Amino acid sequence: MSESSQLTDYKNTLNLPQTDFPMKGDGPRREPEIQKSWLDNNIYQKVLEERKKQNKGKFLLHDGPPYLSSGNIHIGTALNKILKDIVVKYKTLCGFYSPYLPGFDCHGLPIESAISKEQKKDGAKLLDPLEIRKQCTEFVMKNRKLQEEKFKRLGVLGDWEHAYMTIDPKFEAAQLRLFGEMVEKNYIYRGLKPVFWCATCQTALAEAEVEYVENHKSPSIYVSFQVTKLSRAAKKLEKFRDLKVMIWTTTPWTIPGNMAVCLNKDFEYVVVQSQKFGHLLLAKDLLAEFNKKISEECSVIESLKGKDLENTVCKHPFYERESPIILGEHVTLETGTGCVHTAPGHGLEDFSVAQKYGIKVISPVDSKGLLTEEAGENLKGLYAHKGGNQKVIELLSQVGALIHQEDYYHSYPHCWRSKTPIMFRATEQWFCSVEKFRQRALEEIDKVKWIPQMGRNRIYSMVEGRTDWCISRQRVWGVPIPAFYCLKCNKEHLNKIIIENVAKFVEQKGTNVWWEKDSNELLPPDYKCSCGNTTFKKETDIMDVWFDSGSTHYSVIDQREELKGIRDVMYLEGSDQHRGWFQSSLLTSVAINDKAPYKTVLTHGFVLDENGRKMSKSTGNVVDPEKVISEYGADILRLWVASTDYSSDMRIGQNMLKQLAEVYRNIRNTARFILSNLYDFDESKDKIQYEKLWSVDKYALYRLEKIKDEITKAFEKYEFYRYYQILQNYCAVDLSRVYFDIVKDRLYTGKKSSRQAVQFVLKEILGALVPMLYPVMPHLVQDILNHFPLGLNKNMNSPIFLNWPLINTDLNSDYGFNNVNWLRDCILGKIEELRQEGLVGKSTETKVHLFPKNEFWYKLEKEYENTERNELSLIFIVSKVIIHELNDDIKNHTFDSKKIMELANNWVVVDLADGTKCPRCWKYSTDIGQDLKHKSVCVACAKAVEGLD
RNA sequence: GGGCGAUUAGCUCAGUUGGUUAGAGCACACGCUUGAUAAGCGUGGGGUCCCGUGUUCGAGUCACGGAUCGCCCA
Repeated sequence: MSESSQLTDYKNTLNLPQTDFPMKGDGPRREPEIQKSWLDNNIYQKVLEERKKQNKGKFLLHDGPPYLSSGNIHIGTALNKILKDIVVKYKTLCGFYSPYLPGFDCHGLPIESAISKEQKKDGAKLLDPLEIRKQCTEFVMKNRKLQEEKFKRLGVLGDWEHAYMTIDPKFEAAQLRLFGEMVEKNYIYRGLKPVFWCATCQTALAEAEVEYVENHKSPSIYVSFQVTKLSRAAKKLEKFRDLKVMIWTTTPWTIPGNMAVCLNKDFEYVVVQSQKFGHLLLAKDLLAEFNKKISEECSVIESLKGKDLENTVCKHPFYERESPIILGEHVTLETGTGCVHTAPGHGLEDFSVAQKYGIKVISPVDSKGLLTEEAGENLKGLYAHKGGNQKVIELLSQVGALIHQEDYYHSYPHCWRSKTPIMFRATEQWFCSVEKFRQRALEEIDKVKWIPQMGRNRIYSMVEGRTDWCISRQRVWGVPIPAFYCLKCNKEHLNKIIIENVAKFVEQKGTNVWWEKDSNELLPPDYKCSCGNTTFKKETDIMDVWFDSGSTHYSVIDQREELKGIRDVMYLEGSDQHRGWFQSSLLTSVAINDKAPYKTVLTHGFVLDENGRKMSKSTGNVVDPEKVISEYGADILRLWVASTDYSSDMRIGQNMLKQLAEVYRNIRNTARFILSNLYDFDESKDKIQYEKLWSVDKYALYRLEKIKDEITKAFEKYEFYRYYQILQNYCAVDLSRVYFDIVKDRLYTGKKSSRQAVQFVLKEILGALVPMLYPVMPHLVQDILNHFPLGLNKNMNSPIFLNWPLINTDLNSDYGFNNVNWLRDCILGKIEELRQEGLVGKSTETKVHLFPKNEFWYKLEKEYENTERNELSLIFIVSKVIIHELNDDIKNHTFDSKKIMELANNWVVVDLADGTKCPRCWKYSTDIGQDLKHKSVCVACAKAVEGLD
């Protein structure tokens, strides 16, 4: 036999890794196949059925419906869905019956606007409501399909087939019934109130539909109001016959709506003498600024508190109308004069303060933003923000009330749709009186678990300070407010019986019936007004979309058999939903059930670009989830979700993705190493007794328990970034760097029992790793399961059978390995020094002398380096370890000083190994040739080849 | 303008009730290995802990002020 063929022969006696499991995930190509197999095998349903049988508890992650204004999803939506899926998968593995029913939000202004825009392009006439609704429906159905496909591509499992849509007739009927409950409890009323109004869209806007534009230019005016009657406390001002109160405003067009002037009771107000304008009254602290404006140094003559001026009366500058001085907390000293022009029809604070004083609300502006007849002949028909402003300024100037005018740049509310400046306008609207159950809502907030905790304060202060909820929208794409008005006496009719009658129709045919049928068909038979009249007209307003989604606890959870009655309900959305869905859901739920709809609310921050900037099309820094998936695969995107702390804002970019791909590969290769070394392992036959494991094996199992425990804790707290850190560290350090490296020799060259001990540990590790990887990287896990060695548990070839690993608390000792491992690191360092000097390449070219100086180290080392196993040399990956007796002093030996170091209570010498390199195990030994049958290999290899144990 | 939050290495994150020279993984550089091989191992460089002031024997940590970024609101 020639030498080279001998070498080849011995290589054949090694147990080298074997697997088909590819090194690369190739997610973009292979994930869709895996997803198809999940669908084909009906995994979602099967797992649920399994969990139902097991009856270990229920957990519901209730999906907040994404809006269907587009068929594309952005990175924030992807993040949200993935987080939800991670939670659901984790809970499922833990044994919970945890259904996930996705939803879609279908109504609302943006969709209707998109349709209207199309119409405008075509130059067609305005469509009738049913035609608009038909087109909206088509638009929504198309987008739902598109979004659904994209969500599925993220690896999100759920009951997509039965996903809820807010345009489902059953949903709409339930929503109406919920509304009916609120009507029944007297929480719904119709009233005149200023609301955000967009003159372009001709509709009231929700607060969420308003955006503030910086540097908006407005005309800023200082206007004087002649005092006509002084309050008693202000009698000392009687001598100033020409006394005028200075107000300041940036919305001249609201002057016709002026009904009062508001002061702060605590501020100090002064009467000053102006050369040009006579005696003026304003807040003392704003005088300096005012002086600058009118280029004069006005002298202070008199001073008094705001509260002394209450009930003083002024005259409206150009109407024969009184404008009393009132007091309000909202008056500040930031800018202006400290005397606030109050038009209750044009501002919420003005409205509420006016209410207290019983001041009438007028609103001389129509739905198109034009001033009405009520504003007078001069102003009638002018567009408030343009001609209205100009004309008002002109009128003020004519009567001598305009003291100063300039351009003013500030942030001003705009309609999020039309981008035009909005106005406050008092109109007849349907409201939900939050006041009536605010206290209960606040109490419920404190019963909910908010993650992160800060969310509690956020929603609490919002609910605490929120005004009544305006439910009316003057649009057609939505659920109608099922009210009727008597055609004779104009009395409004809205009650539970009417609503139930409408709901029955809606349940069958959807809310289109509201527009299809006339009022007599929709009302209960023979319905009569108290005036005796039997003819009615229908309400034309529809409901705020927040009412749609805010009703899902009732219109979805309570209606679906599979969700009904689950108590452990979690809502999980972006932090903007504190004001949106979390709040609208809370309000409707407290209103009808007197309790919060959720037990836990988890919120996440927003996704920014790599530099922490907001993503926007114009900046060109948008990260498209579809592109990420087509380049890296969904598992990488999911790993990104898990890797970053969602409690504040999260960043994403190419650099991060590249690094995540590296980490993914490392995790994947860890699994691959295990799989490849288990190809011949048969769980049913190769039973291993714990006692047969080596110390390093026991240590590995001990570490595994630690990791399981830490990862479980991280999941329980929903701290997925912790999980990511722990997992990454575990794969890179505990496994790849330490255990795998140490154990390779035993796996490849060792005798059977030694190899099997390692295989047993590897199997345990893989068994725990697979479920722990699953919530975040389900495709990787499926890939692993598909390549499971035949000898492993056959039941584990599908995620259905995965269970979250249990923690074995018996394994709680590190067997002194931490000490040994520390020694290992130091020795590896010393070997590196020798390597730098060119003395060695592989560490097996060395041997190690240990001179323990105390009993502890002596015992520990002896225990590891027991004669049978020579475990220490394998741990250090050197050819030999010689442990000297306790009383053996290093001075009795002659070693090159460069090779000596003192570690803890040991002298350690790293020297070149003796003997020659065994061609089979690559370790250096002096016994090569001693085995008569296998003369070219070391004795240990010879035995291994012969299968001796 | 107001409220809430964030800011530690190129990236993602640790950093206990204040206590030596601020850590980990990844990335990077160099080396080793070629029996996890489009992998693996080792070594190394890398920090004004956002800035300022204060409290303290001592501050990444506590207090106050500010900057930048984000969300919500006006």
